[in-house]
Amino acid sequence: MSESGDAVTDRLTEVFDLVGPLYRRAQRKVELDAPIEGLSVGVRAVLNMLREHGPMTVPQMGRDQALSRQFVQRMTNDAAARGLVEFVPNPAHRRSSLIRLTEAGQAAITAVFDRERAMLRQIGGDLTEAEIAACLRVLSRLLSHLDDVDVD
Amino acid sequence: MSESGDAVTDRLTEVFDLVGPLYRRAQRKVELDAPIEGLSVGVRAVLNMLREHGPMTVPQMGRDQALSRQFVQRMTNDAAARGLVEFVPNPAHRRSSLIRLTEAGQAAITAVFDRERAMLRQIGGDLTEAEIAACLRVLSRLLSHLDDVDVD
DNA sequence: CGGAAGATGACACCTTGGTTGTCATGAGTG
DNA sequence: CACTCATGACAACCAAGGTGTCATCTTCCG
Repeated sequence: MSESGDAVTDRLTEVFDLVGPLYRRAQRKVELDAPIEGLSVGVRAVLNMLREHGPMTVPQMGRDQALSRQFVQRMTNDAAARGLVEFVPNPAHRRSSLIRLTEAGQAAITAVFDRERAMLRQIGGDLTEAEIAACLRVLSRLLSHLDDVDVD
Repeated sequence: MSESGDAVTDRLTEVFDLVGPLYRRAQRKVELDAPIEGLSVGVRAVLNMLREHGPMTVPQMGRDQALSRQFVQRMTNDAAARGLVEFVPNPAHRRSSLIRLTEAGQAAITAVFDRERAMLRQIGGDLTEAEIAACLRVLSRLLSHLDDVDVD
């Protein structure tokens, strides 16, 4: 499979090169819409993690998103200061409390999420589920193999 | 296709959410290796564009990578100061010269590229060309639909 | 041909995503 | 009990990337 391996490698570099522009444009899009709720990109990321995983601790979130613990901490504190999340006692660790969405936080992230979802629905158009599944598989693979580069 | 449309949308948000971590980890990886050649992420991006598209102008590169003209300009000047690129007269615009890789620039970006390629080859493993093609299609689609958010 | 509108480059400033380092405290463990 | 490790707070720092302004050069249209 050395030839097909090379072809695959070539295509993979293309994928790689698409991620940068995509990330920047997406971020710009997010922060273009976000002012409505007043969420920074970082806060949005925290709220979104809590939305899908339920309450979790700061270090957990950092690992999950490949972000430094300290950065997540700041964003979390920021979100807490705005009343979007609250600290609830963690049965497993007294010191490290669980972070949970408040009503306001839930509302804010839901609004953002729905807006983004509407946009994606338009884009989705003629893409098939199979294609997207393949895409997910490829990206996950890339991600997991870059994991060894860890932070904090 | 309203149900499948929704499912597609759901999966698309997953794709969306993978891009962030991927970008960060990739960037960390790049700047972990880059010191060898002394390239910043921005300079690397410029050299890479020149490597695949051949000589081009600064504004062209900015549009291509969804980066502001000014940022690309700075990176280009930086690269020129290090002797990695040179300005050649542009037949089409007297003022806006074409940027071209020098020998040194060619060597540097090739070294980086080969190193990254070797890494991707390992990762590629059991991914099929079809999967990667699908992935490319999905990402391109996302990218092109975010294009309306322009900069500068 | 002439002048207005647009594209390019230079320069300076700024925002902010994200990391690193240090320290104190609390938690798990031999 | 002592030791190590994880967490949180605080501060400093870095770099990616954008914005704003101005002068010069193109282009295009009357």
